[in-house]
Amino acid sequence: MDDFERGRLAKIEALRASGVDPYPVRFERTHDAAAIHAAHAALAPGEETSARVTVAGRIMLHRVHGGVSFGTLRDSSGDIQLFCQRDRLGDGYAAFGDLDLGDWVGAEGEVVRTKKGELSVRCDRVVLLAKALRPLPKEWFGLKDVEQRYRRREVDLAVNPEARRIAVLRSRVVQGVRELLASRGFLEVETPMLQPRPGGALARPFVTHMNALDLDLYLRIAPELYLKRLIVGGLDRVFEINRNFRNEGMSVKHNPEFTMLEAYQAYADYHDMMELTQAIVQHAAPAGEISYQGRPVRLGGEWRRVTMLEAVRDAAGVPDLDYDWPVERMREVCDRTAVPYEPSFGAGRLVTELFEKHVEGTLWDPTFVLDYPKEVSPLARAHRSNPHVTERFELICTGRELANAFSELNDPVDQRRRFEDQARARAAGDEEAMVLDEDFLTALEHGMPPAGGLGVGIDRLVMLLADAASIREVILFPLLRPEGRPATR
RNA sequence: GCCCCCCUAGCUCAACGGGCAGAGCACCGGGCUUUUAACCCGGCGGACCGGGUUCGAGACCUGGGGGGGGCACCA
Repeated sequence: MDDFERGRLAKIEALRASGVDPYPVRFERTHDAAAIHAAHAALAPGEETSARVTVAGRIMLHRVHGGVSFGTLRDSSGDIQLFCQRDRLGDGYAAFGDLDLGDWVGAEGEVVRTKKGELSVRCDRVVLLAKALRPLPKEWFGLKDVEQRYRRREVDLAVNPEARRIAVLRSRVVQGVRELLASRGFLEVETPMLQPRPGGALARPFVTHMNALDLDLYLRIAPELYLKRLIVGGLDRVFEINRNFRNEGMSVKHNPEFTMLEAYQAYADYHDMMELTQAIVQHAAPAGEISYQGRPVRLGGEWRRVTMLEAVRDAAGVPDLDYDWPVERMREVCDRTAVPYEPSFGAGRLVTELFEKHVEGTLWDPTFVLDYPKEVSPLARAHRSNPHVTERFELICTGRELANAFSELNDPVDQRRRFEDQARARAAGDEEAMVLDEDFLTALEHGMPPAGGLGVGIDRLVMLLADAASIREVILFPLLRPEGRPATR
């Protein structure tokens, strides 16, 4: 404990000695700051009212003079000034002067506008609601240290308007997504986070252990397989917005736990999913044209559609490139354009690599990239007219994947074959290859109606809409290494 | 996992080619009856942690910790 906290603790003892509870149990308030501003916007400087209000919030600024003092009180709706006079407050006046930045207080009085034009509550009662033991950075300077902003998000939220803006925006975006899906008859469901087999995506899982069953479990990498079992069960429009966990690298666009929307619609295909994706994003977005990192992004209207093959042909300058090319020829294109690959990659995987290296980062306005190769899409239905690819698209925007969707594979025999291909890849050393899920196959064997499925990275969607450069800005508590770990590992 | 960069007071920032580490705000004491980052006077308070080089290290070397960015992997 430092001198600062010792001083605050002494203050608290003094308060208690004088009969003041520094942490009282409840407080009744009648107005928030925004309501007072809305009701008295027209009040002229120097004008008083008889409107009595009770407000509560945190002291953000404190201006203590000899016989009259001011405080800026903040609640979740905004700021309102407290105006205190010695004559009016009596003993309470000294107590007001003794408040510190960060203290929570309640205040009662009449609404007035001061001579200098600030709408205020002229207090005849000020109650300490919770005493702060640590100093709050003065908002003028803010909290800029990025590490502290993430570790101490409560302080970031208290003093940085931008942190509050993003937190509020995120909530509204998620709410918008829910609204759109609910309006179309989708049922929100929850499926297991602890899974005996990690499925539904190509990724490394976190492993944990359950003592009671002496069982290794995996934190889910995707809810996909469970959601499709609900489609099998006849819940024909379902969605889940929840956390996925992937034991992989962190970056400006990757956090080990992240929030995903997955939605499944019976009788639909990936064209329907494109329409749904566009509707969701356009409904959640605050405007048709937004700015991301200084560049405009056109979110309104119909989004561009291009097949992966076309995109790669253009970017690599190989107009006749096709999936039936011999692998050797495909590798030459990779070599020539400096795209690395593994010997195990087939033509489909090589085209995907070319796409990711040459095209993905260049797509700024939202673009649907269609028809992903079978080799990289083990859960997607084969294309109705092209045997090399699946009916799958990704939505790319600002050079990043925002969504991934397909006409779902509902043929249990084909699905089993795809899992077996994955098993071979895993045996060959691909740790991210999918594990065969017998429960899922059994479900498909009961019959799954044709369906479209969609996944949207909610964090990335919020990044885009909030103009945030890093995923950590849109996750309230992003993963950080713990501080002060011992030197031994 | 690899590469580059960063870490000075509670917060925001200085200074110095190695020579007693500064400011504003916060906090404490005093003054002030309409302030807006209130102001005035006085005070308290610090080099991420460890080792080395040096007469002397916050600065140079080295090990560790944490963070940022990039690459790899992925969404």
